[in-house]
Amino acid sequence: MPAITLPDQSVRQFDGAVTGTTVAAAIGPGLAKAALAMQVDGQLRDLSFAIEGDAKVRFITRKDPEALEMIRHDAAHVLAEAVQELFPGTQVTIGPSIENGFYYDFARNEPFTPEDFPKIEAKMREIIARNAAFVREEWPRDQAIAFFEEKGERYKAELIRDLPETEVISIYRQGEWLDLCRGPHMRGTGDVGAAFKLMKVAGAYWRGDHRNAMLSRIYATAWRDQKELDAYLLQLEEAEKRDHRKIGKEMGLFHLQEEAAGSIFWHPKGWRLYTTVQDYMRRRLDAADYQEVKTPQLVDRKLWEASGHWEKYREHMFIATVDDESEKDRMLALKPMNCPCHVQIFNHGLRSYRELPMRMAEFGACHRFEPSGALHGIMRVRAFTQDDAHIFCTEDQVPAQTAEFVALLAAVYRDFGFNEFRVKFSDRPEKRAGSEESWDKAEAGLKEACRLAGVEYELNPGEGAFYGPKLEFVLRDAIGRDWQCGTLQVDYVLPERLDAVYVGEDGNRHRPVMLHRAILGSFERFLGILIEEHAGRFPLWLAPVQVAVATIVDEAAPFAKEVAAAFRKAGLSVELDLRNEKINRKVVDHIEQRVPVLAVIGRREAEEGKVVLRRLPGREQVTLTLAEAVATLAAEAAAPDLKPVDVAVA
RNA sequence: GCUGCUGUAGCUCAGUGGUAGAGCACUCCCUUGGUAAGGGAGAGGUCCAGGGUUCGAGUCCCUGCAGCAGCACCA
Repeated sequence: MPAITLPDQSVRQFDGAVTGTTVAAAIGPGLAKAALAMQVDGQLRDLSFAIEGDAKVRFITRKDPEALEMIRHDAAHVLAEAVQELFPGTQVTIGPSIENGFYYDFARNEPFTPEDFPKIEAKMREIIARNAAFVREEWPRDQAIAFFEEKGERYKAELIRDLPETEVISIYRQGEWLDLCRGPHMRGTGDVGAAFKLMKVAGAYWRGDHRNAMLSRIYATAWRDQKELDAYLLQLEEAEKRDHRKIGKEMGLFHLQEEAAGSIFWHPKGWRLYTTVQDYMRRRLDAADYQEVKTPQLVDRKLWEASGHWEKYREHMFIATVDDESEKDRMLALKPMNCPCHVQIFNHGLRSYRELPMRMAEFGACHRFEPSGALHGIMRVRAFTQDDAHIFCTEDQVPAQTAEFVALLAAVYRDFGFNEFRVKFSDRPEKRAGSEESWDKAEAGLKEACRLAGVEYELNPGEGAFYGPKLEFVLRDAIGRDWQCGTLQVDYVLPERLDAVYVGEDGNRHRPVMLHRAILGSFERFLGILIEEHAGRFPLWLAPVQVAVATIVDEAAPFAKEVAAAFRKAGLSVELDLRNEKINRKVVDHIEQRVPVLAVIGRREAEEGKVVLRRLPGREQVTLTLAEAVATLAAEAAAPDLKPVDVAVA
């Protein structure tokens, strides 16, 4: 006699076991029609699931968040059926729903191409129109394995074999077709609807392991209705316009070319942006009691052997030799990290506990040989500069130093317009240096530090640095990709390997702990994200060209030059536009170039010594004297850390 | 690195095995104008590189390099 409690706390009694379909029908015809699935005591179930005893039941309709995931999962099954119908001999593997859609990995000798999409989509619509019911069956394990093997579905058989013995093997049928699946599913293929679209093909390793075969993956998106789909596609288009590679080209910020794959040619405007950010960071670090240093680019192999990089990291290092007989045995490496060099400075002379925590900062240019497929614009490159620093401190100082660092990072991110970021906690990786005890200590210390700093993080198991666990501060780009920017790593290993010591209060020698930390991560990556975040329309203090001074007539040129010079003297970045073009044209061009302020000088302004300021891409304008214009813009262009603090006026 | 796609003027891109194209940008000329593209002329090419097929290759084939998407990698 199950008593079913509904979300509104009403209770319904039934005789014997009932399915969701029955319960929904008992509640009303509207719900019977709308219900796609249900949640029984918090577990998502098919409507056909038999409820044996008392339970809390909530029905899932198309409006519920769970529905979107089910639409996508069901669409994946439909895709798989369509592909197997069209391309016999293709093996199915897995097809989960993901953010914004789903994918399905197929094993097929010939990979799919986008030209196959219309055909596959048409077949999918056919299957959806058939509206075959999803029917769940439970099979004995051996029978399931034998069935799929007999069908030549090696991958499915392998999946079942690897399921734990206790796991129920469930099969979902949709008409003639069936698939191994945990479920649950909606009522039938018709519930998928029409708002889906195949997006791209890609290779993907079986089980995500590069030693395995490469499968052919089809990515697709699916939504509740056409309106949602259209909105998503529009959003993708908009995101593409923010791509830093595109904007970098349009604004003339930088370029890349194959003779220096993975290294950036910064053009004047891009470099202006870079140095603005660097100057800001330098002031921030100075204020936070860091000391800036500069260490060598090329360092002898001996140091990398001592630090452990030669053993753990060599494949990613650029090695340099000299074509000279007397130097033939010398092997140098371009530094992939700054830490060993910073320890050399720490070790130069005997340190006292009084000097700790010592914060050693460097805008360190590093080179890493990244796999060719990993390179991405300026976000993943082979030559980059970190806003790196190492905090040498005692074990006791770790929590406070961590808290201080997180506060500094958050303040910096805020100044750049990032109010939200994610934090990941990465613990010991397989390939690591140092004892288990030191890892235990480092991980516990970092967790404690997070608790103290009030940092909420997600666990990221096995992804730590080889010398210590790390916090990763993650920002998202325009296309929705996540990038690690800031980081904080606790390291007991390197001080040990490179024999860093300080003299403690007790007069004995002690081992310092090193905190590796970066706020931006690399300038290159951070600038890429910054470009995408602002779509190239930077706040005034960051804009590479802050003001364009444009003339209406040639006669205005002498005064326009004066105006430009006055702006420049006030520290603004100015472009003087004296071209033989109409003002209309100049307005358009500077909007395209994403210049934030246009100063227009016509005959009238030249005579009166005034300036018309227009905020691009807006249309409003104000007329100011030159002195007012300079004062206004100079104040507004001050970096956030240099702006006078607002004082409440009585 | 792996799978697939792409590589033509500074940029965005057409181009059917038979004389290398357009728009924008650039240079010059006309025009001196009042806030979202004024008009005309000109110049500009290692069709990514190397090999092959062919009477003939930007076009077809192979190899390499680079870029793009995804996967793997990411101290």
